[in-house]
Order: sequence, then C-alpha cells, then structure tokens
Amino acid sequence: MSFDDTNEWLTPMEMAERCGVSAETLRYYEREGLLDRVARGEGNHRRYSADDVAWVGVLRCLRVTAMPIREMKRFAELVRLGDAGVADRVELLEAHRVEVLAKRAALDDALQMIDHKIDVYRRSLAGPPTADTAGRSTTPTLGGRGVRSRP
Amino acid sequence: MSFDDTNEWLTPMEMAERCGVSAETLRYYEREGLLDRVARGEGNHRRYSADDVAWVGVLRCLRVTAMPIREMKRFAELVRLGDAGVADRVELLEAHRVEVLAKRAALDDALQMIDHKIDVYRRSLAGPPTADTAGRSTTPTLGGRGVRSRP
DNA sequence: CCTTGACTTGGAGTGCACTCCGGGCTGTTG
DNA sequence: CAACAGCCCGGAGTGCACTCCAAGTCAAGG
Repeated sequence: MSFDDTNEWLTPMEMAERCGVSAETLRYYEREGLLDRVARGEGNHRRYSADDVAWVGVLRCLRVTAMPIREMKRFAELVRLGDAGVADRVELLEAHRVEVLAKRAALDDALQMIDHKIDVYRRSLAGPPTADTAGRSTTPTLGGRGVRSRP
Repeated sequence: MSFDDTNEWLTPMEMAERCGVSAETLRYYEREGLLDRVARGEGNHRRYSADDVAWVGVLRCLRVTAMPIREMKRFAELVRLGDAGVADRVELLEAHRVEVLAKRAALDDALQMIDHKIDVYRRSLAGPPTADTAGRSTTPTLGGRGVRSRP
C-alpha cells in the first residue's frame, strides 16, 4: 500500500467496483448525459475523479428509489445550470420524495401481509396432521371458488 | 344498491378495477400460470370469484415487493400442491422477506440522502445572493474535478 | 336484422435499463 | 517481437413485465 491509498484517479474497473455498478453502466450513464464527459488519461482511457464517485453516489440514490433515467437526466441538467437550477431541483426532489414515501408505505403493507402468511404457514407446519386440520389447505387457494351461484 | 353489494362474480373489467391492475395483466397472469384457469360464464367470458380477488391481492403483494414473475410462478405451483407445499412456501417467502428488508433499508438510506439534499438546496435558496455565497455551486457538480494531479 | 360493446384468442409490439459484441488501439510483460 | 490486458467506440441484443393488436364470438338493444 502506498502512503496515500485514496488514489487521485480511478480506472473504469476501479470506479465500477467503488460505485457498485458495472463499467458498462458508467459508460451508459455518460452517454445518456447523466455524467459529464469524464476526464481521460493515457490512450484516451477514462479517469474518474472523487467528484465523479460522489455524483454517481447521488445517481445511485435516485435509481435505487426507482427514479426513471429520464428524470435523472433532467436532474443532471438542473445541476449543470448551477445556482439557477436549485429551485427546480428542490421541486423535482420533493416530488420524487413523495413517490418514494408512497412506495415505502406500499412496501411495508405488502411486507406485513408476507409476514402474516409466513406466520400462518408456520402454524400449519407446527401441528398439521391432526384429525381436525388434516387435508385442509392453508391458503385461499389460487382461484378456488367457494359455494356460490353459477356465473 | 342491492341487499348484497358483494357481487358473486366479477367481469374482467370489474376485477381489474377491484385489484388495481389491467384486465390484460389478469389475462397475462393466467397465461403464466399465476392464476388457475378462471371460471367462465356466458359466451366463454371470464368470471372472477372472491377467492380470485384474494389471490390476486397476494400476487400484488409479491409484485410490489419486486418478486420476479418466475418466482411467483413457483409460489403458485407450491400453493397448488396444497399442504405438501407449505414448507417450501415458508422457505420461499422467508428468502423473499430478507430481500425485501434489504431493499427497504437501501431505500431508507437513499431517502435520507435525498432529504439531506433537499435541505441543503433549501438553505441555499433561503439566503444565496450574499457576498460570501454568491456564485458558488451548492452541489458536488456532476463530475467537476478538483485541484489534483493530471490523470 | 344490424349494430354495439364487452369479451375471446394467439401473437406481436413496447419501454426500460442495462449488457454484450466486434473491431481496433495502446502500454506492459515474457 | 508476440501475446495479453484493459480500454475505446457505436450499435445491436437481452430480459422483464406488461400492453396492444386483429380477427372473431356472443347477447342485448334499437
């Protein structure tokens, strides 16, 4: 290890590892204008800066919260505008925030149902082959119709 | 309203509305084997039962938590097996649960960063054109390289 | 009887976010 | 010098989850 292990510049592979995305994806982001043209070193090879790492970190936050690339592109454009774009950035992020909160709420609801199902299944495993439970399904079945009038 | 507003059977459109998915998607799920063949009424038209509604509710819980269709198919098969499939269902759901929890954690992390960014932007809007902040960018820029050695 | 509208079918098409490909270049190693 | 690793590029391909389409069927209404 060198005396300074925070290398000044990262190769595509290093960058990919550091950011948790493939080098291909980094190129794709650059093509799409999510990153400005990345600096180049010997033989026209990309060299990523610490700022690039930080910015890709932001991009990943937006992606992981399911922001579409199209909207990330718009965000990147607003960042390029500098201070002039701040108001719109707030607007964009707050709109996104609302969606993320909704998504999380839906996720939590679903998770609760899943937990409930696990619990029910567990119980049915704990004591199933007794006289009064044997042969009964423990799920709503996938479309089984109860006793009801003909369609 | 009739004395019993829980209609016995639902048409595709009613079912779609009730479940929050398109009728096309319901057909797609049926094709994929996520639903058993749905009952038919006059003119071979589908008639969905209350059990179908419940089961599609389960499917939506799995989808909303990003379970791939392939795995939902497997879950449906395990449900078809009846009690014989319960142990595997528990296993499948618990594995999925772990992933959902991880996803939620990642989501919360990202959300925190987004909240932070909103906050920073807000501050820069509150008092920007003062002598000591004017002209400065409030973001890491999208790839701006600081003062550092050449690549 | 004719139209309307909700449905049926298999198959094709869409949009998204990557992901891979083939051909070429360059700097390093044996 | 030859082989190799790592990267360059534009463009094509992939997988997923729907979504749409054209042609046909059926029951009710005017």
